[in-house]
Amino acid sequence: MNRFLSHAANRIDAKGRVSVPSAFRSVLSDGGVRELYCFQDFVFPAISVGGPELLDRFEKQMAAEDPFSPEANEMSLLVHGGGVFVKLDPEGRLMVTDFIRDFTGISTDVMFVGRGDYFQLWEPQAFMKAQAVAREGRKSRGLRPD
Amino acid sequence: MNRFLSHAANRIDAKGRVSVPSAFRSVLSDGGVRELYCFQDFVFPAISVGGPELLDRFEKQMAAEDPFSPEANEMSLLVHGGGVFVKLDPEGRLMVTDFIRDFTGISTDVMFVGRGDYFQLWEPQAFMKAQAVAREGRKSRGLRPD
DNA sequence: TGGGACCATATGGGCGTCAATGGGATTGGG
DNA sequence: CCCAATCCCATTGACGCCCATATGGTCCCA
Repeated sequence: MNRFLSHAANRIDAKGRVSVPSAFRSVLSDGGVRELYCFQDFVFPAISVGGPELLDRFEKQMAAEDPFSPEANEMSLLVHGGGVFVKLDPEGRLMVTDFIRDFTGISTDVMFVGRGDYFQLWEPQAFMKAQAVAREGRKSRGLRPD
Repeated sequence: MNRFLSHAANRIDAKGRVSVPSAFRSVLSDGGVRELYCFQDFVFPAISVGGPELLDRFEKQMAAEDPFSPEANEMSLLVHGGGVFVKLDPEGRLMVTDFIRDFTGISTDVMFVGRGDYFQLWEPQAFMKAQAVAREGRKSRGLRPD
């Protein structure tokens, strides 16, 4: 398992720290990643987190659009200018800063959500709701495992 | 027999574990599967369970779309973030987590339902009812067993 | 054909390990 | 000099692994 999959909720302690789930930590260490890059998601109230190579992914996405379009301009502002670096402590915890809290609504618990080659931080209730909405949309469009 | 067929109900023990029916376990071991991928069904209040190849199937659907489209983003949220991995213990039991209980309504017993190349976890009463409804629907449309 | 031994599955519980969490100590920067 | 971020260590509680028991069905043999 070398990708970020599934989801898990952990509690923030009195110092504002939260444990990254063990499964996600092993993906990171397999990739030799110790410093994480975070920025705001474009559509959801969530913070996206990954190694520095995560920048490449979104630069590709920007390259796919007209580089001078307002959308690409906005993305660059968010990705290049809006990101922050986060370090893990020896136990694999990260600090939940106001940057994270304000954008996501997180207060006491954090939902870690795998997205394949990166993961996200959500307010748990917000994640559940967004997922339910997405599932409803899929139901009407007929997504099946077969 | 290399597919998941028929149905069977088992009880959850005091630790929240339930035995996967022997017939399903042999299908799994024939495929060399020990870690299972689970996700919420898009139509019924049931959890679908299968090997990791179920995930591959979803990802093929995603690959067919524009990887940066809102639809692909939504689908990644469901497939990457919404799925859960569960392990079987040496006796072939799995933990019935809140993820499973909340979505299905399962409390004390689990109905295992074969669906061909995967199987599902249902609250027993809900399964009986859904089956009856499906049967009625076909009858009223004048369909014959085929 | 009936009884009994045998076998496989389902179920119950003890125990060790590891991840998640909490709190004290230390260090470095403002 | 103080505050806060970081490190280190202790606790606990969940989960995985092991072995024991129950239960029901099948097969064999009298």
